[in-house]
Amino acid sequence: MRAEELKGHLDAVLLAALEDGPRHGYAVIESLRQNTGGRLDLPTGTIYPALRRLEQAGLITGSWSVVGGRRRREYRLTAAGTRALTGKRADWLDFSAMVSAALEGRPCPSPV
Amino acid sequence: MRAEELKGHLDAVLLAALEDGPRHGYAVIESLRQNTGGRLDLPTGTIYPALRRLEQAGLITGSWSVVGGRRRREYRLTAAGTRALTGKRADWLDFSAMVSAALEGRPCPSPV
DNA sequence: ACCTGATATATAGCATTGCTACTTATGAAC
DNA sequence: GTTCATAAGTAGCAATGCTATATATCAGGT
Repeated sequence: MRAEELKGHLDAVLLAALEDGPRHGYAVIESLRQNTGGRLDLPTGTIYPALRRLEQAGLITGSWSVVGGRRRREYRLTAAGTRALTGKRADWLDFSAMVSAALEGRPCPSPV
Repeated sequence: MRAEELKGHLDAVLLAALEDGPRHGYAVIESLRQNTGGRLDLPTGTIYPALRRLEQAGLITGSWSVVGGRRRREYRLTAAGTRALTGKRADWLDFSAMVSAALEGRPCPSPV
């Protein structure tokens, strides 16, 4: 995948990955890789800073734990994060319809 | 629309806007605004530098003309631009399927 | 003992990219 | 003569994801 394509949509993807339940960064990477047949294989240098950003924004909360001798930081959605995810999902539908329309040269269906 | 959402997809949208025939920057803005019911209203500070980038990349060629006393720079797709557009359309389909899958928490359909 | 690979997190610095704000200029309308 | 639509441009900014690198633990093989 081209690098810049994900820009502006990573947060939504990460929030969605945490929707089923709390996960730590490494598990998020694995989960995304699995669900996309290996096509979305995000580097750690992308994931960890992004999760920190989301935490600082109050959309997720993290807590340390140790499993099998290795420390983990497990993140879960906050109420604000759940709301943000709902909004971002709507944004995505709107946005993707718009780009699809633009690429196909037909007028864009108005939202809702 | 959130500002960062378009990142990485503007080029494809612009190339597509030039597919029907040559257009100048201002007309591209108008055209996109019309086709999206006003939702994609790109500022000139976005369009003009982007068209220059595409020209420098050899995907479009521009030529000056004067219409009604006002100078225009009219752009048309090159052969490379047409090829690039085909590729970018495929990229978009792949990418949007992936993000949609990620946001809906279901596994991603493999491409083709 | 040693090495490799998977697990797990982190950061500095970079490159790209679209936007804001501003400038310049013409023609039409009032 | 002022305002608005048309038309193009630039400087500088902010955001964001990536590369490269570092640290550390544990399992498995030799």
